[in-house]
Amino acid sequence: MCVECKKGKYYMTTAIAYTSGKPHIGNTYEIVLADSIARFKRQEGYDVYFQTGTDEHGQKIQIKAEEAGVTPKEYVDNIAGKVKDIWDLMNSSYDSFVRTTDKDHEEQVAKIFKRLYEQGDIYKSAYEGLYCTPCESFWTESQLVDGKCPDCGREVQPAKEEAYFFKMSKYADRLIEHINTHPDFIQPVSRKNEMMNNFLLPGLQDLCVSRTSFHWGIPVDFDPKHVIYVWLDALSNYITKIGYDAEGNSSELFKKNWPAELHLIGKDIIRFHTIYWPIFLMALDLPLPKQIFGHPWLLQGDGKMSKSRGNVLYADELTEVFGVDAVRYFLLHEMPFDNDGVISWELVTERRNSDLANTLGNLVNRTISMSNKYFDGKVVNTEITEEVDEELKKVVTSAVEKVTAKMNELRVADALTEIFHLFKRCNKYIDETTPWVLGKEEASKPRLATVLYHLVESISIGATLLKSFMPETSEKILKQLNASEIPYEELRTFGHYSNGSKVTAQPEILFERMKLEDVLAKVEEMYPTVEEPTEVTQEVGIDLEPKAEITYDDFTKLQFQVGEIIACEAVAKSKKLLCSKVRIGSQVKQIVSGIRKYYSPEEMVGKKVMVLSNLKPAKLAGVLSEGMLLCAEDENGALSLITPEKNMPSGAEIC
RNA sequence: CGCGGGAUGGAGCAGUCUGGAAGCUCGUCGGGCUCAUAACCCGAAGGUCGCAGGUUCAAAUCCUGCUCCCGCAACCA
Repeated sequence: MCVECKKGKYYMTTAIAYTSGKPHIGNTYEIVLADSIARFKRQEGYDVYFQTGTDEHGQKIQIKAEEAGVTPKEYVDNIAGKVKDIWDLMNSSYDSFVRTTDKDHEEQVAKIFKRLYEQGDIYKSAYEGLYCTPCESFWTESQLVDGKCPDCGREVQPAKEEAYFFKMSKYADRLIEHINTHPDFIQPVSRKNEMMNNFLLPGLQDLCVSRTSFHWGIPVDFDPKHVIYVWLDALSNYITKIGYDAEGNSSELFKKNWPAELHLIGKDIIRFHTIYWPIFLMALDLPLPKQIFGHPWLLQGDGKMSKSRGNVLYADELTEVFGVDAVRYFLLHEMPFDNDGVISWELVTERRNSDLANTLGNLVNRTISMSNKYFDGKVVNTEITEEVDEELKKVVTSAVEKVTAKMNELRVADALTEIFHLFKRCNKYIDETTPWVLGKEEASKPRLATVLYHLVESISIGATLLKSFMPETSEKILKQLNASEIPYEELRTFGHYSNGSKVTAQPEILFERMKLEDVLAKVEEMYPTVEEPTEVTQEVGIDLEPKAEITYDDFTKLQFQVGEIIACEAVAKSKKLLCSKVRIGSQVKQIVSGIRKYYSPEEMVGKKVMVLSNLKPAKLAGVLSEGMLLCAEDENGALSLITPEKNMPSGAEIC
């Protein structure tokens, strides 16, 4: 690409993925979306710098690591590796992968914190609340239940915990002004009002930016019992990793790239990116990013077919079945602009067959086949044109404009649709010109040559446009046609294909048609969990991960009794909980259980059930629960209460 | 009254901000064609735009109320 037609720099980022678990297909969507934008901008001639990465601090990770019996660092190293593997698998062309445990990032965040503290934006105060000592938790007045700890029901005492706060309110007016004068700042626009009405206009609260209750984080260097709390740490990655220095020695990379042109994020974290992040930047006296785009979510299908196979789809499993570019295509095409999208094995199969195998793959295949059949692969423009050619050319040469317009609005799905409109037009052109008829007569062969030249040229332009979205496929098509990628600036003209070049003698099928049943069979293989028995065949049991052996003493610590449910009602604040009054001998206990999906309150009453009666009481959704109703759970999570097989008095011991 | 999103032909969606002849892709059915991956091209059927009110000459679109779904949060003792 020519150097002089560069259009300037383009710094874009994705949100950094939280390393609490392996990213599923919904998380993967963002990187693919970002990648297609980055690639397209590069193709247009922008000097793109594309950063992604992982967010690796916080209490949740500390806990997960403890559960897994590893250090937090070991835990995040593992997950960050998986994130990177999937990003690479999806062919993401990021320039930089930041981890918030990177040393340079950690050092800068500590410096930023210190600077903001020294200039008075961060102040030490106390988190005031009501403290429950056994639970080690703070509660607000409104969270209390009957004036007691909502977790354990015990007394709470007023207490303070030291914490650092950021003075959000100081910058709020400036931010409101900025948002109002920069209509593109928050995209899609519908989110703007949400932010304004819910947070900015009612008045911003100061943000707590440190914690002392856990330690897996960046310590505050002048007060090391505090760690810097999530957002100041995570958001800063956008500047730290490109070389920002809070003491004024920022790198050339930073000076060149900041402010970012685009932060691409999920719609759930818009608030942090459009309010806290800009305010942090104002405090650091840095310019604000040009645009923050909150994309919608990709949701699983209704689970009709995959309930028993686990509900979560992962990129590596999808690509194994469909191939990387087909998955990229689906994600990019199916995801609407400001609504959530749906993914399922059926939908991907359908899309892949109709668009990739039929429209695109078949087009390439039939074009190459005809070139071989009639001209031994040689593609020559004899310039014998007809009226019909004009419309084809018009569609093909105007495509780049349309695609670019859509991409400028970040309407990636629509951009792809434009490209496929081009391919569909080619298929139609074949029907209009009927090459197989032209091929019968020697006299019409020259015309046929031009028809095929037009097709090869059109497909080359289409394939070049496809490059950002399906890089491998684009390359394969061009290679089979023996065409070279056309520079972006020349995509609006026709006739780049080198006259007399030969297409490949043996076209490779780009996308084999797939039968849904074959796909589902593969899925079945991948998820060895057995389907629910289709008929009354022999029942297939469930194998559990064995737990550690316990002693008889351990067992006797558990007090199991028969309880009779004498009353039951739904817990108002919850969708899953039922609250039952259970008579156990002479006493009545209140027990909350997450079984509302499987039992109605009415049918509960009168049942004799198995109760773990010496469990420490706890609050669920604000309701006290003094024990546990025991259930069997199948592989779908369906529950069945355990009841005595013969009638037994309530309170009877189960031993 | 936790936060937010959705309801448009069989499926997935656009259109809703800025009212003015209901659109796209897939599927189905009929036809055409045979270069090609049972593909491609043409045509057709199929929707009271969740329900009920209201505003308007005109409502999928604006207003009010309701129902049902979904995600997040909380929690599934």
